Amino acid sequence: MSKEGATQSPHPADDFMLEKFLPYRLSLLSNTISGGISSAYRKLYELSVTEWRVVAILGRYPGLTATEVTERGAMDKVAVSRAVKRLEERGLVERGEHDADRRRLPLVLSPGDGQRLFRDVMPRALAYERQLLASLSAEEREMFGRLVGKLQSAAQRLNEKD
Amino acid sequence: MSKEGATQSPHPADDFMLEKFLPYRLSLLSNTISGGISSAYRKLYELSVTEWRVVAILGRYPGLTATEVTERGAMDKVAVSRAVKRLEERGLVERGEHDADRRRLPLVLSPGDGQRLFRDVMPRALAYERQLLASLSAEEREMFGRLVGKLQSAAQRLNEKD
DNA sequence: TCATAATAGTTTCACTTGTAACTATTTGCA
DNA sequence: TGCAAATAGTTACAAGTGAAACTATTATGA
Repeated sequence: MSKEGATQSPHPADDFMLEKFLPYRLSLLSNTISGGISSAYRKLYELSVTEWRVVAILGRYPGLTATEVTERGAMDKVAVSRAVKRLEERGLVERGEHDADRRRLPLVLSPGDGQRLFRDVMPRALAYERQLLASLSAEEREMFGRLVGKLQSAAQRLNEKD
Repeated sequence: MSKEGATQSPHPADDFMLEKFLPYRLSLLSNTISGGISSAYRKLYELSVTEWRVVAILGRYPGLTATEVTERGAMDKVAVSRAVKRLEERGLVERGEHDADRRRLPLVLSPGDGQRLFRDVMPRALAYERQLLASLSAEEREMFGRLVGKLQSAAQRLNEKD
């Protein structure tokens, strides 16, 4: 593992170490977690991550249009459109009609399968989150949530002026 | 934005809110950050995320084989293979020969363009990270890194026994 | 020593994804 | 009113991705 000795300095080429690079670590963490959760509902229901998110959002906010789902989930417009299409084909989501604007299609989970799916999968996801957070103390959890929020704002600010 | 009033309870249907769901928040944060960084090097060098990671790893650990790069970056074997191929075609990475095992191809950044790319892009990525972390205090930074580590271990443990 | 298993890396194929272009409808304003 | 611009959502195309099959090479052990 130590191919070159301490050729240069006490902390060898320490200016960049991928393992300590925060963006990399966050990506790794996020992928690990998403993988863990999706393996649960993917096996059971054959849902993609986007589909699952749409279900989660519609379960919480019935009647949103596709665009509103997009906004709420910070997802891609096309991705949502496709997810909704597949969910509708499988009878999990239904499209209604908007009174004033015929372009907008309010979406709801279907009373039968859609809502059942929501009520079944959601607890699993929450259980995973709970188990995950069990590795932290209450103060750590609180702190972590706060810091994630701070970083999210900071990242958005950084990306804007670019 | 407030479509339905407080129809149900003081904390309306509070059992699941995507906005507070940690896996979702982390995914959002990671995507925002990755997007910010990649927009920097993508414009300049036309590098994909995987290619950039390979460059970062090889810059830090010259002479790794593709498999070792895969392990170090928690990346897909195929993705690395393709990234290396494109990087080699563009003269950014070179493949050497392994003394004992002709299956293994040690990889290095090319002395000219490859290392120049590394020296040019890396500071930008680090600068982004620095700006991002500037939104936290020193203690918060330390704490955040620690918590990310804890969660990463916890998530791996959770995913294993499954 | 020879056959089988294991490993490094590549290629193929089917599927997913994002960008851009498109249709349908509504809004803004001259 | 009526026409250009904006918006909701879909479609098309190109590029990216992973799983599995494949080649080449090395390790194992009867």
